[in-house]
Amino acid sequence: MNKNALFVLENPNINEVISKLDEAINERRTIILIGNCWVKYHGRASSSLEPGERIVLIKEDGSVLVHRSRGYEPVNWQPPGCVISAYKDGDLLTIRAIKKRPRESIEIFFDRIYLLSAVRLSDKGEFSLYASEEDMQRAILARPSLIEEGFKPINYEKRVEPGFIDVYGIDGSGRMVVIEIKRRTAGKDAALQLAKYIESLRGSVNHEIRGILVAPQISKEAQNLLISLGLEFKRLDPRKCSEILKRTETRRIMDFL
Amino acid sequence: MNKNALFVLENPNINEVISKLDEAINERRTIILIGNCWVKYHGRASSSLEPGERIVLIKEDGSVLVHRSRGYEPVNWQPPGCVISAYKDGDLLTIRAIKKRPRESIEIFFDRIYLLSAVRLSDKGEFSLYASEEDMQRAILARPSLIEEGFKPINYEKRVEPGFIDVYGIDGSGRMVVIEIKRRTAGKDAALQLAKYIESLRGSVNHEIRGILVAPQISKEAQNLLISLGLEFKRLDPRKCSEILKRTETRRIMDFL
DNA sequence: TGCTAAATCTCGAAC
DNA sequence: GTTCGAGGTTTAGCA
Repeated sequence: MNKNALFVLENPNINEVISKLDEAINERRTIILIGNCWVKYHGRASSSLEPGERIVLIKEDGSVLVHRSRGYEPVNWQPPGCVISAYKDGDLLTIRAIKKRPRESIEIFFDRIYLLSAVRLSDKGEFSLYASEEDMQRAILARPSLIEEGFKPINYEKRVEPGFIDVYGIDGSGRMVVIEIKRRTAGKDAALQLAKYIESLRGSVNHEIRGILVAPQISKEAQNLLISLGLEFKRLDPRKCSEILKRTETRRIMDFL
Repeated sequence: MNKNALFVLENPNINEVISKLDEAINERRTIILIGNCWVKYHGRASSSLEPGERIVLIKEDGSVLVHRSRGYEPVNWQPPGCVISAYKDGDLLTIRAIKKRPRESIEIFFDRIYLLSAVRLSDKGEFSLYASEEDMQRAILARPSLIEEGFKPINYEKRVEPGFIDVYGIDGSGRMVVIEIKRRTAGKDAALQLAKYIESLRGSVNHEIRGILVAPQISKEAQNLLISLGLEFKRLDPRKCSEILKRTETRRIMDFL
């Protein structure tokens, strides 16, 4: 980080804040504000937040987050792509973030500011996620026996009318198999989703179709629903899939060398 | 805010950070860290984030957020209820947040710290959301003619097998009416949801049942689906509902006085 | 652009 | 505790 990349003002007066905040917004820096504020939002819904001490984050891309002292979620926010403006209104600092499409606006009013900080963050680090549903799909394609011996995948992410089939193929007896993957406990929605795909396929395919719901677990209700729909469940752990992929990739690298 | 409620350290050395961070964690303050860090996460999934400059928030309730310079969502996080610890490991600051049930952990490694701030936020302000789906439901119950003249609600949030019916009642001709509310453009899922409820009721009710999908808009596909299912659509603006509720409440207060 | 489904979804309520 | 559905969901992928 360069020198001058971080700027901090403790217990500033409002004029200092306005001047520095304006500069930071124009330079598209990431801004942190701590102070006593209240918030109004209008857009997809409307909301109002009474006064209290909070942390406000304004990011380079024009997103805004108002965080309370508890909870994962911001109490108010604005998605990326906003036009941000800050101005003085009497003794108040007002911050406005406006977005079109959908049209929505947030207004934050500060009567006391304890901290203003602006910083230019340099961040090229890559983020990788493992053991996702996509990993499960790739593991099944790489090792179809995870479903059952004799299973042969034909295609994946196939478009049918209600949506996309995760994986489909044929079993050892030549019957068509449709697979729906969930990376967590499968609920009724998952069973219904699978049923919809099969229902849609029965219109165009003349053969018998098996439907298999693949997940680490299944809820009791979903289990019953699955049985009554004539569908099957196959337990599969996402972490196991992740490991299989790692081994598969290692083997490919070793084959290559 | 009391004096001493805000603590700020600019470009601190790691020993200062450790000492103050530990204190702030023990006192359950809200903590902001800016610096160069990398992150590992294991739990419901796994992830790794390469080094870069980010903002880390640690809240009173033991939630942790790692924010990059862009985007609404934190790149890594930990939900409320974590045990937080911070310690020195060579020249690195390591922060660990561990949660049981589900078991998950996040580790953040800092090699440079530009800012450490700890604050005790006093925040009793109430948050109110308007023009929500709940508002639409309450408005329909308060003024059933929003659906059509002669409509009489009987119950709401009624449990039937597939889920909860938003509102049901009878129309001017005594026919049963089932209402599904959406606060935004209704898609195919909404139409199917309504169909499921009616299907389920046909098993136990012997009368004719009308199904009405209530929303500010409907997608073309959902419109076609609705027609083919013999169901109806009624346009209703959530903002109008919100205003009706405001007026109804005002009248109630005036009646009371 | 619009739609479809996943997400370390989060959050809250009901059973 | 589990399950289920809503959310200003957000985000990514694809027609």
